[in-house]
Amino acid sequence: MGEITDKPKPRLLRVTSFDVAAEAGVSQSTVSRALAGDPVVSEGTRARVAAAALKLNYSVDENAARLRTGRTGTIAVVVICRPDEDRKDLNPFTYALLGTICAAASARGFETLVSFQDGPANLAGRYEEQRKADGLIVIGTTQNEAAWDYYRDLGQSGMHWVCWGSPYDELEWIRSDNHQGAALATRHLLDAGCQDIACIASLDSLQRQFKERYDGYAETVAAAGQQPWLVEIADGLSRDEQGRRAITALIASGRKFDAVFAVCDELALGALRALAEAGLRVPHDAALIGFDGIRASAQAMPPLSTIEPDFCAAGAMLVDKLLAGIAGEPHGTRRVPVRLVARQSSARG
Amino acid sequence: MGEITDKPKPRLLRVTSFDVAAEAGVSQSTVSRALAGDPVVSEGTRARVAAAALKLNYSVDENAARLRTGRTGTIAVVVICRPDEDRKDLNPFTYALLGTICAAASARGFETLVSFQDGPANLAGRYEEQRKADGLIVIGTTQNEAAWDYYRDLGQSGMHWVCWGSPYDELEWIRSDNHQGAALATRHLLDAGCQDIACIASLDSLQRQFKERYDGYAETVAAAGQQPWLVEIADGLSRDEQGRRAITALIASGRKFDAVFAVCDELALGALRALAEAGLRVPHDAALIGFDGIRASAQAMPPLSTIEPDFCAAGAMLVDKLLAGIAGEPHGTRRVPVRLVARQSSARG
DNA sequence: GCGATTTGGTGAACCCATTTCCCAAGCCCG
DNA sequence: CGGGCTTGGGAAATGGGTTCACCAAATCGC
Repeated sequence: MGEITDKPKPRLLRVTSFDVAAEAGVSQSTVSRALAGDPVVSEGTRARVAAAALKLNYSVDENAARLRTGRTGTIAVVVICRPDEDRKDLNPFTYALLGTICAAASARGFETLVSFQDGPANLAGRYEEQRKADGLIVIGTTQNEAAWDYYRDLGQSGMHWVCWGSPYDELEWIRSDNHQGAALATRHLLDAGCQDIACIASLDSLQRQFKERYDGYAETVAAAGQQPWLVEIADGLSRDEQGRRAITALIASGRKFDAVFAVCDELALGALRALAEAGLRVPHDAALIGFDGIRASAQAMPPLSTIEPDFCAAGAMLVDKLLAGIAGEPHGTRRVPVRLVARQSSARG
Repeated sequence: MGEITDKPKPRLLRVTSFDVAAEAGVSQSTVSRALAGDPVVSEGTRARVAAAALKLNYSVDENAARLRTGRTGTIAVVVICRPDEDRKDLNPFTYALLGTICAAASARGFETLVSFQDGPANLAGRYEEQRKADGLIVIGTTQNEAAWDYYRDLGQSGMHWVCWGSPYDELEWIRSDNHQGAALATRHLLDAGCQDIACIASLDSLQRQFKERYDGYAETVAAAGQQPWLVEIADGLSRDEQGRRAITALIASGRKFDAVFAVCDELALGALRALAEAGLRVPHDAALIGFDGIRASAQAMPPLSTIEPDFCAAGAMLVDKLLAGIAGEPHGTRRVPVRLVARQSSARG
């Protein structure tokens, strides 16, 4: 129990820029500038510093840099999901988007801080994300009007942010080229000889994306001399279940149909099962096409035709728009290009 | 041009703990301790500080705190995916796990820094994540032996990390209770009266999870007096395609079967389609069950029975194990409980 | 009642890269 | 050859919270 508790300098702590400076025979500030690529340092000095840094296995302490500069090199990605929604069970579209956002951010040298939130209210608690991240990307759907109003204020707070889809034009949003995609899908069905195309959708103004897809569909069938036929989805169910019920309602209506355009893949997957259970063969008795290009669409039986947005472009556009906003530059691109993926579910004679 | 250039403090910068201290009439260090919950500060002082902080809309600057303490309050989650793999199109199981990890971390007051990487090699570049995050959770599969060797070294570097699944026992891993789950699935099929149960799997030692599932299956059928029947999957294809080919091979073998246990859901989904295309009705001609509980399994036609790990528990266990490791405490739990989800694909008789 | 502890809190060092501000030396040119 | 510029690099301030060492007042023990 010697009182002589030798404090043997327990920390063989970090190697700092001072160590590198000593090794390279320059001042510490020169190390910083050399590593930052400041053109003021000569090539020779830069090489010496780089060699010293390598030798000492030095890397800048992110935290010190963040403190000094106020920049974090980090983007916060907030996925909005309902409180009752299992984090495991989100719409695969959301996850796919998340993946490409992270990839795009990484490609631009940014880290991504991902969090799942009930709604924007909790964002207030993380307000300090201004210091945790340089900006915010919000994805996932919020069907709550008050929530969207909150978002409107968010921009005022000086925080930079971009969202996926939005009912309000004045926000910084990106979304699929829904009109074009819906037109592609509808024309595809028309080209396959379909005469009576129903559309499973919602006209809820908060579901702007669905509305746009319905409009694209409606215009295209109208141009072909057919009547648009909307089968509106119920509220508050899973997409899958909404799709099933829509088909049930469709069949119950007694009106004859030979094709269905569902405005998202998960609706379509539900529809697919309901059709099968009703004894209708897809595509023989009814062609079917969805929208979103989720992975499961390819694995359905029969494989589901769909309109697939360019996910990589979507992630890149969100990140670029955010970064442009932070840099104070304009960035006009808002529409993610889409393409038709024709599979068996719409392959008619 | 008076030389008395009053420095009007042009920056209305951040409100710092000094401001709060002034407002509350205490020292700056007291503010820090009061907000940190240090028991040495009296209740009255704490209240005054809290009131002042609220009034000034103060929140601690994360970056300064990180620099000082060396702690980041952040967990890095690294998703390993093949270089050619589209970030959009990862196995849904991986995404589900990612979601619950983030949720669990958030519940424990940690942020999650998510990144997608080709393999551990790139982790070296982010070595400094020691300063960007307090620890690392690695998910996603790496079928490369060299990669796993690399992981073995990772722990030596003093970085704390935990992974999902692992071929090596000495690493800090968590995985599903594969043996138990496979036994559940197999018994379920046996209970449904199946006599000839094939198992689509891989015995590759790097795919430890699959091996464990196969073993659970094999023991259970053997105990029931039946011969295990392995249909090994090919290399280098998508799970979906592997499942399809396995069914093709199974049928080509000419041997009669009335049930199939696929060791993961995506294999099962491929199998399901191949069975349908071969004119076999599920479950009438052959029952089918998968493993993993991915969302798409519920949406298949017919809905796919599966063994579902407790995803929330999985996320929580990974986070807790990591945190325990950081704190230097032992943490023995490694197996995520699973449950049988019986759906139509195995509903016989 | 006087030293020994607690209680409540202060001061200042520390974490470490970045970024002015500033000084030399080198170069050009009249 | 001396003033004006450019180039290379050093010294020190900066950012803001955490924590160790210390101290004063208050409470306690006998």
